[in-house]
Amino acid sequence: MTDPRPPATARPYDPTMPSPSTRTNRRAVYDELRRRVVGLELGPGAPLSENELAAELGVSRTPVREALIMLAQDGLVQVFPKVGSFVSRVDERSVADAQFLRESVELASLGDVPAVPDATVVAELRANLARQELAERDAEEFFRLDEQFHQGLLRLAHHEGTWPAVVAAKAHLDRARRLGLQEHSLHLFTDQHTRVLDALLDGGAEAARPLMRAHLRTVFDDIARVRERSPELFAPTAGPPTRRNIAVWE
Amino acid sequence: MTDPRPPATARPYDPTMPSPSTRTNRRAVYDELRRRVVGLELGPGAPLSENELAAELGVSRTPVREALIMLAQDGLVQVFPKVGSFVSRVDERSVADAQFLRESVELASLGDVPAVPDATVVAELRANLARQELAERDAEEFFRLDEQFHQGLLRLAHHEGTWPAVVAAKAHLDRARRLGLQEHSLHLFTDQHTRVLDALLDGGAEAARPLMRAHLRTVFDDIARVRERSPELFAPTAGPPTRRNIAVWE
DNA sequence: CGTACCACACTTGTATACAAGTAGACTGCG
DNA sequence: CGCAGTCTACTTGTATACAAGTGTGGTACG
Repeated sequence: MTDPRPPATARPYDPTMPSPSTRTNRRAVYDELRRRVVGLELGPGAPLSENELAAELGVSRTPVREALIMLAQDGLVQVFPKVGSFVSRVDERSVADAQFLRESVELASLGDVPAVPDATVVAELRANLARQELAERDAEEFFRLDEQFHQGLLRLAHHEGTWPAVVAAKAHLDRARRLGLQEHSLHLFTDQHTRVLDALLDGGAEAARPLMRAHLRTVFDDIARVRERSPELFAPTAGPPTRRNIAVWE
Repeated sequence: MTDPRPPATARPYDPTMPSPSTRTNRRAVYDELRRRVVGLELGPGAPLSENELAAELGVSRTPVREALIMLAQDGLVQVFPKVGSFVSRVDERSVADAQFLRESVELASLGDVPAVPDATVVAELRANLARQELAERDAEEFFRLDEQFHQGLLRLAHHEGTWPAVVAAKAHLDRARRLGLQEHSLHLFTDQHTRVLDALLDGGAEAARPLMRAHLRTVFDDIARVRERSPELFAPTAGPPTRRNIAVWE
């Protein structure tokens, strides 16, 4: 039959983790491309040729192709069969949806922070805030710290497991946010972060929630401003972009 | 705007649909396998051989493999390199996280339902409830209607765009829920749905929120009960299952 | 000069061959 | 009988060849 009985041999399962630790080329390509897309090194609408990427990264089409499929599932890449693959444009709907989802989860999470939070995590958050003040010149570093900070807040509520889902959903938000980071002095965000944490530890979720909401809305409003300035990044078009010029002869 | 596609399978998410619906083998395999996994036709821990699936579905390994990669990104499949691919087990953490995310989004969404909701959507919800009462014997049909109902509530708040994210995140929850659907008479759920909608339209979000929370918690508690009864489905996470017996000679 | 058409280069989709690794099954030895 | 070592069938990862389709640019024609 199609469902044979497992062997009678009792198996004391080996704690050596096979899957998460093995680094395949597919994974490496996925990480690299995702880094480029989220970091805007590859802007919205940029063409992604499987052959070009394979040649550049020194692998065959297979891992590149599979990485693109993964990115497409994340919503970061659009694949048009027989036409081409392109970095997704940031459309207003996706950004608003991501914003709503993030706001819902993070605000609800505040309500589940215990009265006496984990001192270790609180210390990490404090240290993070200190580094945020030092990183006001380095947007990349600040962006990383910002992610860690919000993830730490989820951890305080023991809801860190939802972080990956939030990250995946807010992929479009991240890109737009990165565009908007230059709008404000980064100090404003550090300030907002500090106030949220202080309010949370002092007055609980009720005190922190409006501050957090205002903080998240600041980010969202930034995106609207960016959209007015650079509308080409926010896809109004349904179809794929026009094909780039063919390769030159040498 | 009615959906012309047959409602046979509620497609979770399709970021690549702006152009004419190109139906690739990869997509067909993905839909079929997802249907089997979510419908528990392929139970948690079941082995998935790329070669076997390719032979059964009449395609080569490539589309099967790519579909498995997509399912792995959804968290429905685990791929252990050089060992095998298996249907993910339902672990307690994932279920709790999915529950929290779903609860956060759906409860927050209630607050954004306008004072005068879209009459068309309300009518659809009413019709859906009527069909729920008729489908008390058919768990499959009821499950489909249940999804449509919750999606409709999100649509009332103009947050339907978050539904795909919720669906993806609660994949584990769905499977566990399907196991637990036999716990209660389905009439209980229909009743809860009706009360939520009535309260929402009558007393607004404040009235509906506690009812919705109670409803979602009912589902969650069911899962805990199923876990006690069938712990083998809620796996010990780490290692891959033992390899099944090799193919028999004929 | 405008337009219709056609060929070509490039794209992704699919099939297939080979590579690397795992773990159960088997055999030989003590 | 027990155990260790090897064998072997199976797994997924990667590379590559071919198939099918699309849009652009050049070309011939009206």
